[in-house]
Amino acid sequence: MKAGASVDLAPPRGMRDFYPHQAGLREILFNTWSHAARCHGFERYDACIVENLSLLKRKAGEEIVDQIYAFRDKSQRELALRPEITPSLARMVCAGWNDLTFPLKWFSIGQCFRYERMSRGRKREHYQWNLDVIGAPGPAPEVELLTTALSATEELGLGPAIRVHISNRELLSDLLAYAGIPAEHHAALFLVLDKRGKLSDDAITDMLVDSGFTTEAAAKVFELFELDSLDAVRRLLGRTTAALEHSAAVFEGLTTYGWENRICFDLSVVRGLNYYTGTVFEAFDVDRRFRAVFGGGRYDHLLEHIGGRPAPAVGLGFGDVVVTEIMNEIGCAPSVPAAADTVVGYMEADQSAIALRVAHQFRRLEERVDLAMGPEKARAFFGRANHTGARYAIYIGPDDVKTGHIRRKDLEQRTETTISLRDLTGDAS
RNA sequence: GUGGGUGUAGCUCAGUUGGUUAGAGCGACAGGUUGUGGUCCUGUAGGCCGCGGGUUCGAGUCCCGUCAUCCACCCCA
Repeated sequence: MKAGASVDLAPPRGMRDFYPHQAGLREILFNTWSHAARCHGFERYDACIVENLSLLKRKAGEEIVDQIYAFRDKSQRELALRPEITPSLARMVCAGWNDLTFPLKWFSIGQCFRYERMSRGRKREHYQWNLDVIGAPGPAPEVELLTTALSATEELGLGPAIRVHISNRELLSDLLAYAGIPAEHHAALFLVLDKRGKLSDDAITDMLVDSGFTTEAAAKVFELFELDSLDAVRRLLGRTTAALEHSAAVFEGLTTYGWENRICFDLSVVRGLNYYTGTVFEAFDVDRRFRAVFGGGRYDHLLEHIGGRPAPAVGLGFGDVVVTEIMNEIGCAPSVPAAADTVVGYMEADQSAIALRVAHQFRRLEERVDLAMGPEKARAFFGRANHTGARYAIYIGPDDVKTGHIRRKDLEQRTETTISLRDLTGDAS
């Protein structure tokens, strides 16, 4: 940088630029998401990125509310960059209720923002694939959502590296009730239990005791986490419950789809958002070296909370940051295609018009063609053509114009094909 | 938020107890017979040594501050 006020060339903290290669990777990821969603019968929707702050504010206790990028516009309206899209979706569904036929299966890919401390896998902005089924009770929505997301991870080459940990908040409530803990304490307990594995069990016991639980009750809570299967839960309870049957049906459906090696029962999954009601799930790399790849759950009361009619709903969010990190880490990142199939260049300015017409013809044949911006020496042209990664190169000199034939070179196989200019452009000149 | 590491060319990094004019590899660009590419050879460009202060005759090097970044905690998506 020369004279003048120096500008910080880095993007703002937590924000990302995408150079062509990175943008290309992102495009492949987005296409994979879209493809998986459409294959499973989801319709695309989109919502505004700037949202009313009041819609996003919920009860305190959720970190997400403290991390909203909020601001006032010039009329003092309180607005925010959306931290997630689910509230906007709920708003759209409530507003459009009479025009919609249920159940809805909708997806979107949108940028979301959160002001927070950064670490690996966490930026202040990311793109998130959202899948939601609204208006369907029962286990089927969970099964469809998860099979859609799993097929996307499979498509990305991540299949065996990912496992979905599935739990159910209602089932956890059943177990806490069995342990003698009154229902009014369950919501607070979820937050504490979510820390298991991050804090020592002793520390969690202290937290529970501080909250008014007896040491015996805390010990009983820990016993619950020894449960590693739905059968173990059933044996402990000595009976079945609605939540237990629901979860069993989710596992059965996913097994029918053939995902039995990609899923596991894990009571420690609770999720940070407090609008989740029943099923909750998070997908992790099997070595647990990264943050969750995707997560979600059932939120049966969100719509009525924002003033709509009650409707059962299940949602899933799948961000671009962690999945990209894992793909880069295990080396299965898809290769970004070259910008062009064919590079067209020419030796002298006299051949520029011919080169332009040749490029035009190939483009009309649906080829992606990069035309030189000026004359180049042969060496420079082929060096550049090779560098672009294009498969074919057409280099036009005065002799080609004279003979009326151009040569199309296959850069990979080092072979040449001769093409008549007349055949190509219908014009011998 | 706590602790630690790292900031030198576009990238990866050297740089001696403080001592002339700041180094390499890769990449970029230009040449190596004015019509043929990845190798090879030569050359060129590219640096406020993160920023600010201090110590010193002298600081990339030592001290303080600050910012950025990474890691581990904390927390969570």
